[in-house]
This record gives sequence, C-alpha cells and structure tokens, in this order.
Amino acid sequence: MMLMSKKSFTERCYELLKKVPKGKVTTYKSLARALNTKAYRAVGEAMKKNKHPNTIPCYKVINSNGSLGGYMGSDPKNLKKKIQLLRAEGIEIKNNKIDLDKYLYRGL
DNA sequence: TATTTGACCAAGA
DNA sequence: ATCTTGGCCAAAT
Repeated sequence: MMLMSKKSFTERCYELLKKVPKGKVTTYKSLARALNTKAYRAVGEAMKKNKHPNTIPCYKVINSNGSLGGYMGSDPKNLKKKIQLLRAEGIEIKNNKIDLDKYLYRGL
C-alpha cells in the first residue's frame, strides 16, 4: 500500500474545493489563502489538470474580481458549460460576473 | 538543478 | 472600463 504519501498542493486544493457548499463559489485566491500561500496561479494550474470533473467541482472556482476564469482549458467554448453548471445551483451571472458578496463561500 | 509556464492578482497609465 | 507590468509559486520540462 501507499505509505507516507504526502498530499500534493494540487490534491489539497481539491480537498478544499469539495467543502464549498451547493449554491456557493470560491476563488483561486481564496483557496490559496486557505492553504496559507500566495500561489493563486498554482491553484489555477491545479484546476486545469483536474481529470475528474464529476468528483471535483472545479466550475465553482472563479476569479477574485467575480469574473469567471476558465474551464477545461482556456477555451471560451467550455465556459458556457461552467456557466450552466453554476446557474444550475442557483448562482446568478450578470455580465459574465458573479456577485461575490452574495455567493462567495467564506467558510474555508 | 535551472528554466519555463500558466483556468491568477493588484496596482498603474 | 481596458490594457500593461511586475509579482506570485507549484509543476512540468
């Protein structure tokens, strides 16, 4: 079995992300902060590498200014999917932006 | 080991 | 509001 395996930064991002409740979102910055680092960019990298969209809801991770960020690469085509998934949880998106005061999860 | 690469951020112009 | 610039840091090369 796996002994002494430490969790990578990437895995820790995923763990945190799973704590975000339905109807809420988080940001790359928030995740980094919850991990006591300033590696906002590295968080983005982690999400990009996500190969399990079904178990890891990376569509809930957006930019700290409320704009959407990417989804499954930086292809804008996939962004529609992200928007749909968010709307499916009751999150409003106006002008390609999300109201953080309303939807940001602050319980990490 | 060193360099490069981003689904980012914040402050300026 | 949009664009540029410098900074950030884990992972991949």
